[in-house]
Amino acid sequence: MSRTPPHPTREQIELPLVLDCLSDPIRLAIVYQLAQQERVSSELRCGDFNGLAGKSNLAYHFAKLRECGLMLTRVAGTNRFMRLRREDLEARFPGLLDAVLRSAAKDAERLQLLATCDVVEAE
Amino acid sequence: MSRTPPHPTREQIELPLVLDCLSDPIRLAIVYQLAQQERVSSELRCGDFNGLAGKSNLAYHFAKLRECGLMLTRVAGTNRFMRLRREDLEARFPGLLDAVLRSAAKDAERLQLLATCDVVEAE
DNA sequence: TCGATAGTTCAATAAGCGTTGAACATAAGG
DNA sequence: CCTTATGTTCAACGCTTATTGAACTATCGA
Repeated sequence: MSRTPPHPTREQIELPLVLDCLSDPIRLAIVYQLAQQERVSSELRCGDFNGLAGKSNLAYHFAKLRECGLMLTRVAGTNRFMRLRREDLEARFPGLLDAVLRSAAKDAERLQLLATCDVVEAE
Repeated sequence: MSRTPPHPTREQIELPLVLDCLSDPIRLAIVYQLAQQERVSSELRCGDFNGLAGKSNLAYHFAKLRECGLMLTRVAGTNRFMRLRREDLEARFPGLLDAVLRSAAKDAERLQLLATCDVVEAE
């Protein structure tokens, strides 16, 4: 549990995998909250998402988001901090992430993006 | 087989469903070719996509694309013509479809978007 | 050293997805 | 009318996915 888990390189990021990752409501909520938090600290701990699902289920979704190249995981003690790979995504798919985030923001209520959110209140 | 199949209204179009639809390589290729064709006729027949998969498999993907609101099916004799719901998508999720299409265009080869395509040659 | 905390990994389950071929429905053309 | 072409529907299959709880690992603090 000590080392940084594997991430794809920028060039290895694939469009279908990214879109599939973003199509899951829980993962979309994670990405959305990471984007919200960027204005403050740019990083969030796993535990900050406990309202979205159980721990092991979250670990599953975190792995998917990491493996498809959407986010980066940094290990620090017993905590793991994660942030969006904005630059890499912008380089590979210009404008895509922002378009998805704006679309999600428009439907924030419908998508329950802020439900049981321990995070955004800190903003 | 005679009547126009059901389509969601503009407001019923949901972001996760759209992203999930676009995450499938075959459906992404269909959408991409529809977008290419827009410069010419804006519509394509089902049969124009026969290079992408078998007929019944295509019918399955067409239904998904229609039900999620990405495209519109018009019945004309034994043919069915389909086109992208550009205006509706732009109203619901501004910039999203274009961002996906530009991203797909960048990876056209990697995604085999033009392989066995009966269509784009007509352009 | 001992316990508490943070998060992952594993096995099991249930549900959904993509693919296929056969059967079917509809319309056009001779 | 009969045949052909276009496309859908159905049942079946194998595969992937999301979810859960239990077991496990690693780190921090007392």
